[in-house]
Amino acid sequence: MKLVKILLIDDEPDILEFLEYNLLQHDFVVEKAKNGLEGIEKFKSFQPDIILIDVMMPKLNGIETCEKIKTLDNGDNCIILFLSARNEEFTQIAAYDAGAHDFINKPVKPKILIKKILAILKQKQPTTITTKNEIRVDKPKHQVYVKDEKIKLTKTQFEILFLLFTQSDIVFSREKIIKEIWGSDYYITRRNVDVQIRKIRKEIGQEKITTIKGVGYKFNSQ
Amino acid sequence: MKLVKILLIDDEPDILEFLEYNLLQHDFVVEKAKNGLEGIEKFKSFQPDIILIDVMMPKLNGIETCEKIKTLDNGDNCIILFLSARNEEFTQIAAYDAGAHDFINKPVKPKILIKKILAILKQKQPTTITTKNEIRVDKPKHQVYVKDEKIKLTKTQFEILFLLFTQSDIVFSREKIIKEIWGSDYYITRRNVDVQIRKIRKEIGQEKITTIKGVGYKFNSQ
DNA sequence: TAAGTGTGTTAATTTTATGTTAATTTTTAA
DNA sequence: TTAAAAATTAACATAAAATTAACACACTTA
Repeated sequence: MKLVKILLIDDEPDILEFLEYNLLQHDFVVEKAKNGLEGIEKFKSFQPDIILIDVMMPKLNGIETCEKIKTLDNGDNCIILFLSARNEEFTQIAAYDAGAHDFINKPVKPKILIKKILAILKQKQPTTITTKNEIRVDKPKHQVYVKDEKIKLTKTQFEILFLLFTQSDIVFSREKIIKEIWGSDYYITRRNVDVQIRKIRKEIGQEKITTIKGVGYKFNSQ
Repeated sequence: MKLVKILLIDDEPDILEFLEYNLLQHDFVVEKAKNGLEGIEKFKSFQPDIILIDVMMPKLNGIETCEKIKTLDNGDNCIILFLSARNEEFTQIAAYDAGAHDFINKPVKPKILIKKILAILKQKQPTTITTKNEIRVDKPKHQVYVKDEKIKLTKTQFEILFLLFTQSDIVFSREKIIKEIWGSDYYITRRNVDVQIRKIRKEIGQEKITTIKGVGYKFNSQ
């Protein structure tokens, strides 16, 4: 399972420590930054999946930082959660405009925070059963059906199919697939993906996955 | 643009009306249900993208309803937002466990509600789609539509069309196109561009791209 | 009218990406 | 520890796309 990376941006060291402590309990990979500028730098190198950022900070505030990050490479794939002490409507609207995903009220309750993060991750990758184009995928059981017929896929094959399946019709480059399945720091040949796709196709049927030459693969929703 | 369907479940008719009114202002398709059981039935027939559900309801409460819906076909593709008057930690954790996406505090502030929904939809579908002159280009799907009809383009053709399309009515010289698509250090014949344009035209229609003799090509926004 | 230029179009050629199979390495399970 | 399964790489074949070449045509200009 790919690890989830979380970047914390807050000017109060105590809060950073507190958040880090709670997140580490749940196997998240955590990086900290003590202001917006540092946060942006850390974002570039760390490439987090989620950012927890304080609204109120000296110099670059949370919303400005959020806006900046959204313009960066992969900035749009990253989920940004704001930590705010106040519930001002004004602030919230500005934050949503800047691309915020959600708000977390201070003082942060660890249980709620974790639940919220898990809910978001779950949302990103739907868990239970879905059917598209005669293919049914059951994530918890790790099982794939073609027209109610059980088929066998290995772990990697299942994960690749699941990735393409949950975002059907969207073209995934080999690099993207490798990054999502194996993680960004793992090095394998692009061609490995081809072989896995070939095996998936053999099981679910040739035409379910289309090749866009020079671009990548996509699962056809119909 | 596909319409977004929202199902409202609340036992107070006033709140249903109020929510519906605000959602209709933003082109959402709305259905209402006045209790959990009715909500589950409506879910099956209506297949909403989003559900707004009150936590406190007689008979089947919000969390129970949520749990039930999550087990149904496509239940997991549906985003469930809870409306709650209180901020009890207990309730929130149970709700997240049941598959809730987020909470909205009562009394509901319309602006925040809309922003929240839009933020969620943006998150769900990061697809950037644009339509001009009967042509629709969907970059993540690497797909071009002519009057809702899918057409096939190769990588290079797609990239050239995308370049002209995103800056329509602006004339691109062959040199400029080569520089943008192949890069400045790659050498190919100018005439290659002509052949690619010819193939694009064949697919999307002759008149969508105009030749300015001696200058270059442009995509017509109308 | 004839030469010159720029583009449309088709066909021929070259290049490239992918399909596919087999061989090798790694992981898993017994 | 060993056997089986899976993952990964390597190698070769092939279809598709990119590229070039060639010719046709329209339009200018002298």
